[in-house]
Amino acid sequence: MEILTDEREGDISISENLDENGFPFLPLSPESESRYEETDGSILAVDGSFVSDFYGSGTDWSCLREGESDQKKLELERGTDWSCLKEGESDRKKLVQRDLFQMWGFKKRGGPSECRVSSPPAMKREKRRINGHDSISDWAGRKVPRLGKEKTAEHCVGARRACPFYKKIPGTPFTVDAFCYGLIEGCEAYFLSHFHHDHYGGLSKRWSHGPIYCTPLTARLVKMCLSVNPLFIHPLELDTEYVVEGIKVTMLEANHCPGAALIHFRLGDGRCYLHTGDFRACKLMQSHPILLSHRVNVLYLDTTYCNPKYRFPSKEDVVGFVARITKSTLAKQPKTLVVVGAYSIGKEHVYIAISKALGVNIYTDASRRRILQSFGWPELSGKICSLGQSTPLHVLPISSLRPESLQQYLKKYGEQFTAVLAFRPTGWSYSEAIGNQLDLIRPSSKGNVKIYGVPYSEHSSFLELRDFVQFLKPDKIIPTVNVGNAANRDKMQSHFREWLKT
DNA sequence: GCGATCAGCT
DNA sequence: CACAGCTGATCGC
Repeated sequence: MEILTDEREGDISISENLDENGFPFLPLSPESESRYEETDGSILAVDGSFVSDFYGSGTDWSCLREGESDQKKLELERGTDWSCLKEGESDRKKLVQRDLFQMWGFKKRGGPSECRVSSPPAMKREKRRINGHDSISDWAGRKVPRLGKEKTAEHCVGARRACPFYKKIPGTPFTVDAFCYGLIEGCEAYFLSHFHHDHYGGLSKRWSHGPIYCTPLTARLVKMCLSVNPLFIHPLELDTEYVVEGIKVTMLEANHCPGAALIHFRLGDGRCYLHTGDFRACKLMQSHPILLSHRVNVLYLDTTYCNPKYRFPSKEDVVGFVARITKSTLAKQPKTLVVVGAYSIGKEHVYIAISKALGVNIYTDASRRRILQSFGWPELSGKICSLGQSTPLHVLPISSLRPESLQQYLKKYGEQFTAVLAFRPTGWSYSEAIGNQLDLIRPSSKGNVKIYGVPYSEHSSFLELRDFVQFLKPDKIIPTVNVGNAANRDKMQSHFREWLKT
């Protein structure tokens, strides 16, 4: 209890109940609903809030990892030249006899010597401090942003903060999607779940903090788009068990964007952790051999839509709907330009389906063509073309799916196209009234531009999350999204308890 | 001039 | 709201 009491000293909170590590405070006030007891150094919770579930893990987390002998550091089953890793190895410390709090970067604030700040620009720091008596500072005087939402942490606003606890895998020298915290003490392998900016943020050609593990497709994108030194990148094939730093690791298809993986860790003592990265749970996952043969003890869960109001159709249904609308629109108005909005990667199956339904190619700009070609998907590569005039199906950045921008875009093609039919595929296109009934979706129209928001989600719906969790029956769930708000955390935790009731 | 970071915005 | 970014300003090299 002492450690946690110390943590509350000073004005260091960055959110009502999370410290700057994204770690929940213990409520200590008398009116607090939670109660805690200390038993042989571990903290046990008596009630059922997020914090209590969180601290009261019921597992002895101390003594997480023995000091390593001089045994081979990397024992991947697949042949790779690891010699590059020797460089800078002296920087990497081994994890020896640490408790859970240390493991997760939760340490007593002892002063600058304990702060792993890689020389933040002093002037910037000063500048940010100027405007705000109400601004919140950490012990070093840096203004630390409020963690209103997970996104803030993912985007590493106020970078060089300590890595949040939920990005570290206890009992291993691993982190997941933690590239924007500089060198993380004790981390000997940095896992990347998928190639979206809010997860790879911090990776650049100057990356030198340690080896990066990801799927082969993600590896290609990291090299191609971010120019990361290939010597740091270690692709792991899906559905193949590797041994990394003595831990068994398997990448599973995440049903998110191309290359996205669930990461399964199997420790020497038999404990299993599953980190979902971002994913859309589906029945197929429940037949994966590794999930059937080894029960997951701790689940790091993508809780983006962990709220019963999020009910959206399957991707297949949405794709079918989009194809139907497209066909009927083109039958009535043959000179229609069909536009699909997309971020860097993801949502490919929406335009692949339209391409199939209409029997047309897919046009997009050179930078996206390069990325899509790198997937190595024959059914996609063969359909991509570099001339807008040659096909009525175009893929544009989702940010340009506004009526004015699309009218401008249409003008470029003169008489060839006279109207635009656009689709904005996102989970946020759900509506409580519409729910699963796609036929109720109405487009927004302005002049000759029609835009459909379609609930094509690459994250699990509430019921998909429930089904997945009830299949896994983990001992413990650590949400990784929407954790910046105490009310959200408690709500999610109460869903988890409901789902896992015996 | 280039790349990285950050506030603000959708 | 915020999926997963983008834009523009600023700073260091």
